[in-house]
Amino acid sequence: MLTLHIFRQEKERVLAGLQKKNFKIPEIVDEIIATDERKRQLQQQSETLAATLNATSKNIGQLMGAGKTGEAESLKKQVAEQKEAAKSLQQQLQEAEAHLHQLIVSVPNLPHESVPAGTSPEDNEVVRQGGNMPQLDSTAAPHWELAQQYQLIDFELGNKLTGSGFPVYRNQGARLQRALVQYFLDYNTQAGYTEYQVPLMVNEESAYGTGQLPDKEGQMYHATEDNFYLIPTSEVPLTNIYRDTLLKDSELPVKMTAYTPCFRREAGSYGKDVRGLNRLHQFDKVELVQLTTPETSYETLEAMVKHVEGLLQTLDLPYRILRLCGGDMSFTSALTYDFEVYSAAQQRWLEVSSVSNFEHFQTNRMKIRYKDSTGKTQLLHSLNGSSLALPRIVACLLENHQQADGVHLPEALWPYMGKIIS
RNA sequence: GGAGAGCUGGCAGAGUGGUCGAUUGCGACGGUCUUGAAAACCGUUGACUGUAACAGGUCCGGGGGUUCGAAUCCCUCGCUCUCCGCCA
Repeated sequence: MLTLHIFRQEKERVLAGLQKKNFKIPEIVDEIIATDERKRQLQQQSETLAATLNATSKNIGQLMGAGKTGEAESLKKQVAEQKEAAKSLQQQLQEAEAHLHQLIVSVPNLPHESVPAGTSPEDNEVVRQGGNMPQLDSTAAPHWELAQQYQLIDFELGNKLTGSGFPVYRNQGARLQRALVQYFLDYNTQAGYTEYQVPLMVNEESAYGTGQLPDKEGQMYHATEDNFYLIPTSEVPLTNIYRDTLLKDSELPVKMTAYTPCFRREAGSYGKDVRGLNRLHQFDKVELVQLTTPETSYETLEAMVKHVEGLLQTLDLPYRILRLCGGDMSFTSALTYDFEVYSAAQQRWLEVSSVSNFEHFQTNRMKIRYKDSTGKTQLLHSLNGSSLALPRIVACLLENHQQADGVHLPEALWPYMGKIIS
């Protein structure tokens, strides 16, 4: 959620940004400014009246204390009339506030100046490419066949236990999951991230804080009895750790990492997108979250990109980094880099990480603030990124590193897993 | 799941209808004293909103109610603690 300040002070920038993001209803900006104007007027009237009432009530108290009951009684009658007006004003004010809030949460974040214009994934900008493309012969198998051949993953069994998109990993398959999680967490904590274990269900307030509610309600599993949501990413609990907190300069930057399963309903997906490990309802992910000062957030974003890139390099996978165009970016992001790895056997790029700067879009809603060196309270910037989502990494490891005698794992995984799956 | 007790400023802890946004202690910050430190003494010390700056408004777990007036009374939800039950 953007700050009102921006609408009032930088209307032109807001309009330009919304256009780049292909936001359909720019009139909303004028409506926000007008509603805010009205809200302020009501607030002023309401508070002036409240001040009078407060003073009168205090007066009554004093008169009662002094034993002047008659005078107190006549004041009471006077106040009773004003109360009606106060109530009505307050109600109007509340309505205006609610309306304003509803308008403002429907406006997406503004894109950073470096975000390319565009409407679809084709308009994303390839920043750079790395790793070596594997030379596979025509008999190369997709990961779902390899998973069956080496008995790593049982999709059918998952269907029996739960439904599609909930695979069962076993033997070397289960071991590989554990190895990857451990390796990723070690890599992150060595870079100064603090490791967390967080709840896999969150309440409404947390889901709202990171922006899953109200927009993406249908994408989360909902435990209605207790009104909890299964997390679609550990970004939700991690970022909410600092909801409603005021940080000191010395506590910054906050760097957190966590492994959790992620749960997504993925309503509307079908076809080759959901084949094998490409898209699941439950999958494992190691996440990074940072909170920084506004001045350093873009440096931090670049550092996070380097960090994730380094991880991909140690896995010896061909990858590319994209800067998402305005139309392909998420509602909450100001600048997003997507990481894709190339699946040789499927001959397609698969997204394995998304690293974003949200600026103050999330922290404004969650009231995550700090005191700067001059003692002034300011909103922090929040950033996050995956490092990494497991299923597609597993898919690409299997496909790209397959050889006649088995799957040869990258050296980084040897301490956790051994050298070969056969 | 059942019964009871609680939730107040960074922390501890008073306050049970009216000059209470809140006594006091600790902590923190500044000062006096000291070569420096400690001790002692003096002072400062919540957030949000609003203003050019004052003023004003809101906040005593969340929400609602009673009242001219609520930290204080009532309802409701959440959380913590104690006991019972169940349990990895």
